[in-house]
Amino acid sequence: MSSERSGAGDPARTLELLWREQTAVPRRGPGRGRNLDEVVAAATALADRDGLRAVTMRQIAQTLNVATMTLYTYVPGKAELLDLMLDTAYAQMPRAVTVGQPWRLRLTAVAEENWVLFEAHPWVADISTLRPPLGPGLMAKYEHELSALDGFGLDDVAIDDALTYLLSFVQASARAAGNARVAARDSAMNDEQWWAAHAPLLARVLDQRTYPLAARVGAAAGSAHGSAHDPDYAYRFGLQRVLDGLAVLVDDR
Amino acid sequence: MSSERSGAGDPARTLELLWREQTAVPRRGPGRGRNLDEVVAAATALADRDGLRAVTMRQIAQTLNVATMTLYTYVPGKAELLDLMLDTAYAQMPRAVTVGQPWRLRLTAVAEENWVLFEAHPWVADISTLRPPLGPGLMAKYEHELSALDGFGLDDVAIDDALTYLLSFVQASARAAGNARVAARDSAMNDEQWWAAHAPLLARVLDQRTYPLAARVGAAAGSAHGSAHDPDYAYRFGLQRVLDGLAVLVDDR
DNA sequence: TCGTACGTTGTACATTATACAACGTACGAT
DNA sequence: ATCGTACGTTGTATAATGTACAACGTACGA
Repeated sequence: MSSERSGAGDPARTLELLWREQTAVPRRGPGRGRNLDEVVAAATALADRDGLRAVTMRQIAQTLNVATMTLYTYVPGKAELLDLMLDTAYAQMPRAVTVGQPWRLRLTAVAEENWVLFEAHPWVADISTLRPPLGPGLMAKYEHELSALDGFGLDDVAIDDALTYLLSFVQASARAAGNARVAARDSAMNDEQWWAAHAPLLARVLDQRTYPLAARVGAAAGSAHGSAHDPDYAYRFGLQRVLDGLAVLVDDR
Repeated sequence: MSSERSGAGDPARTLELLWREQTAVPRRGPGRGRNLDEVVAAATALADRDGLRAVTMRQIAQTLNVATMTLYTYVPGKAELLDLMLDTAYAQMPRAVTVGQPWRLRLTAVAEENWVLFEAHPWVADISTLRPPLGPGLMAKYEHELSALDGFGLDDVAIDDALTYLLSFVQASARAAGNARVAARDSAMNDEQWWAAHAPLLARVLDQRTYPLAARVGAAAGSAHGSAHDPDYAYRFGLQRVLDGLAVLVDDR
C-alpha cells in the first residue's frame, strides 16, 4: 500500500549492482544456477503482467525454479531489485534522433518515448523517482532527453526544470491511465460501468440546486468522453498545454 | 505496496455512508461505543502523522480502544473507510471567494487550496482518484473549483479538461514533496545526504565523456537547488507553466 | 584427500485484512 | 417482571508479505 519509491536500498551496494561492478568474485562453493539479469527479467515480467503488487520474492523465485531465499544471493533485498528493474527499463527505451528539428517536435518525441515506456511497464509510473537509480540506463536516458532541450536559449537550470516538468506530466498521465486499467481488471467493472452504478444512487442525494455547475459540467464532460475522465485524452490535451507553457521560455528564432 | 485508489469499495454501501443515509436504525443490542466520525478521524490522524502505510485496522482500533473487528460494524471494510477519509478531507478544505478577479489569480487560488490540502494530508496525494468518493465533500470542492473557471470563454468540456489538468499537476507536485519528506524520515537521510552518499561512487563509474550534458546540467541543477530536485521549487515553476499553457484557451478581454 | 567457503533451502516471525463463531448486552413483547 | 433475540463486541484463524537464521551440500584449494 501507499507509494513505492526507488533509491531505498543501500547506496553503495545498489551502485555496484547497477554498474555491474564485480567485487571479489567467489572461488569456492557450488556454481550459481541463475544470474542477476535473469532475476531482474523475471521480476520485470511479473510486474508487467500483474503490477508491482504481484512482484513478491516468492513469485519471482517460483518462476525461476529456485527457493525464495536463493534470490538474496543475487540481490541484497527487494529495494535494490526495484532499482535494477527501473534502470534496466530505462536502458531499453527507444531513443529517436531528432537533431535539427523544431523544439516542439523534439519535446513531443521525448514525451512519446516515456509514454511508450509506461505502456510497456505500467509499474514504472507508480514509482516515485525522487531518488532515481543512478545506473547506466538512467544516465543514457537523461543525456538523451537533455539533448532534446539543448540549444533553444534555456540555461542549464531551466533545461533541467523544463525536463522535470515534462516528465512529471507524462508520469502522472500514465499513472492515471494505468490505474484505470487496473481498476477495471480488479473490480470487474470498467469506468463506464462504475459511473453507471453510481448514477441512480447519486441522483437521489445530489441536489442540482446546490451544485449547478457540477451537474452541468459533469454531464458535459461525462458524455464528451466515455466516462467522467479519459486518461488518454487527458494526456493528449495536457501535452499541448505543457508545450504551450514551455513556449514562453524558448527562444524560437 | 503499489498505489492506493479510491472508489474500490461497494458503490451502494459507500454512497450510503458518504451521505450519512441511515437505513434501518437498529433498535436492539448494546449501545455503540463509537461513531463513524470518530473512526474516520482516528484513521485520518494516523495517516496524517505516519502516512497511509500506518493506517491499519489494528492501529485504528487501538487508538479508539476497541477490538480490531469492532471497526467492521462501523465500516464495511478498509476501501470504504478510505473514501470516507478522502471526502471528509475535501469537505474541510478552505475555499476562497475570488469572484471578479482575473483568471490567473482565481486558478492560483484553486491550486493553493489543493497544495494546502496535500500539506495537511500528504496521504491524499498518494491516492488515485480516477473513481472519486462522490460525497458532499467532493461535490462542494468540484462546484467551487468549476466556478473559478467559469466565465472565461471556455466551454463546459474545456472547463473540466483544464481543471483536471491543473489538479493533476498539483497532485503530482505534492506527491513528490511528500515522498521527499517520507524518504528523509524512513532512511534517516535527507535528499542532500542521499546525493552526497552517491557522489564519490558515482564519480568512479560515470564517464563525463559519455554523458557530457548530464554531467553539466546535473551539476548546475544540483547546486542551484539544494539537492538534485527541490519539490517546492518545482511546484512554483510548474504552476507558472500550467497557467501559461492554459492562457492559450482563455478569453482574456 | 579433506577442510572450508559459499550457494541453496526450509523454517520461523512479525506483519497485514478480514471471515467466523462465541459472548454478552439491552430492547420489545408478553 | 421475564425472557427471547437482535446485534455490538471480540478472540481466533487464515493466507499473504519480506527476510533473518541455521542446516545442508557442493566443489575449490591446499
